[in-house]
Amino acid sequence: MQIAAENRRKDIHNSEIPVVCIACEARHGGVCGALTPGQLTELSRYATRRAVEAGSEMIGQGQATQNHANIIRGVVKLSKMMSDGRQQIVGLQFAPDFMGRPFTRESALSAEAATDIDICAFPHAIVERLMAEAPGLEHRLHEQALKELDEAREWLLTLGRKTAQEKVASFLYLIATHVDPGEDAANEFDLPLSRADIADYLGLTIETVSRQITKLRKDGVIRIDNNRRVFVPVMARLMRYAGIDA
Amino acid sequence: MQIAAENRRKDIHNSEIPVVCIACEARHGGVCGALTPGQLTELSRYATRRAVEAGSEMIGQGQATQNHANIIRGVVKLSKMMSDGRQQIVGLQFAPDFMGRPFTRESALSAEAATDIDICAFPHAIVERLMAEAPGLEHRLHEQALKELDEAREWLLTLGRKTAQEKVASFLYLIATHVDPGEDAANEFDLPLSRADIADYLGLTIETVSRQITKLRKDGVIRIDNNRRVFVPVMARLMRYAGIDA
DNA sequence: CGGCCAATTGACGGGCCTCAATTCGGGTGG
DNA sequence: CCACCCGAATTGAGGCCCGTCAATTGGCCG
Repeated sequence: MQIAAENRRKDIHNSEIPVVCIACEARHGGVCGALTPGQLTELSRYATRRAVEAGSEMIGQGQATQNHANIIRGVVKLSKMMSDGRQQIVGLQFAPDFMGRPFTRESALSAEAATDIDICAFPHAIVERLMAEAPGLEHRLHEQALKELDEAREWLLTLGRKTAQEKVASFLYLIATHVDPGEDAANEFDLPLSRADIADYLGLTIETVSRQITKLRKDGVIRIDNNRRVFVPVMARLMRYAGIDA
Repeated sequence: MQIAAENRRKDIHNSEIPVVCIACEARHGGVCGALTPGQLTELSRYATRRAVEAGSEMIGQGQATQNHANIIRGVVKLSKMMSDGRQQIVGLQFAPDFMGRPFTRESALSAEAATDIDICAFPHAIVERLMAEAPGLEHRLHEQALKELDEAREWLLTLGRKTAQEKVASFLYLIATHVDPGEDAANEFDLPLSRADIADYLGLTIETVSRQITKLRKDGVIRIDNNRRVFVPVMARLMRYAGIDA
């Protein structure tokens, strides 16, 4: 809190802040907000911006990770696969989330760009060094881990106990609340995932997802343009379909 | 790592370590291992040991938490409930796990003793103060959060993509690997959960759980005495039934 | 031995999966 | 500008796994 305020002050005469970081949202909601201008400069020296196009795998399951990264734009899906090919998406990450597991160099998950994305990547070593220097950085990462844990547990309830209809409505509600980091829940948004991805996230098949979306349309809960753009006239109604109480 | 080694040395002439803590396992695998003898003394001043019997609710969903606690003995189940009564267990905690969410005073979960348990409870304030003093403490909590996140994600795969048979086998394997903190996977153990709890953990009904257990028995994968004690002749076979590769 | 709750077993129905055909949408080349 | 193509999405028919409801068995304690 105090650190954020300090950064805001510095913005007024921000000659100290690295150029690439000035307009970066990761400095506010993201982990970089825990760093002093000096540390930010140090980090930016080793950081590389990169664009990744939708569908390309960034890290494979069981593969050694090269670096950590901040998501600047877009959505990343984290998934696990069984040896026979069955797949489950176990997490979605939105800007400005931090990607990559602290203290571990091997990923138990695969990470794939769900949409076109921009990331800001940096080597493990620098992150770990900064973590030792700035306790606020570990705190920030700790908080993100707790947030992801909450989301994972919420999703356990969805996968374990909800019907297909409720699952799909829950998914739409989740996207509505996450696409725009500022707002509560957007009434209009683009789906960042294909039907196949949605199915993998919900533990359903493509066909079931499609049928339930059709039903939501026919019930007037949502409207859809071009298979991607979704309108939600009354958010409370979607929530009721999702099994979420007011 | 170094801290653990330091504590081990101190054990040789451990007059500084609080009496209640000397035999406590939380000092090794648990969070107390991150504290110096002095900090441990400080913590123990406010800590209270308590026994809780199986089935009693410790914290309700949406309720304000009074304190944090270490689990000394037994198993605690964390669950979420929907307004219509559907329930899902979203996590199990074994000794010497830390219970209670850092930085938040309100619980989004309910915690219930699955077995008779012993806990060592301490008020929020003291934990937060020690966290500010000892960065190692937050690091320890961070690591536990990451461990729980891994487990939650593993379980998402189980709930989303596995069959009832695989789910039950996965549950038995999970228990086998967690009851005894030291070993890899115990070949013989008591189930800490009732069939109803197992069903709530797996997103199934009691009847389906029962049928699948029966099938595992008939297939010779497990043997059961008194509905609670489980024997696993060949662990690899259980794993195969669980959809886990070698 | 008898009562009580937990667990098992059985019969049946429904929700979601499987397999297959059709439609839609977006991009390309004529 | 339209015809064509190809993958994505939708729609349909049928079957199976697991949920539901009900009856029975088993274990534990008085």
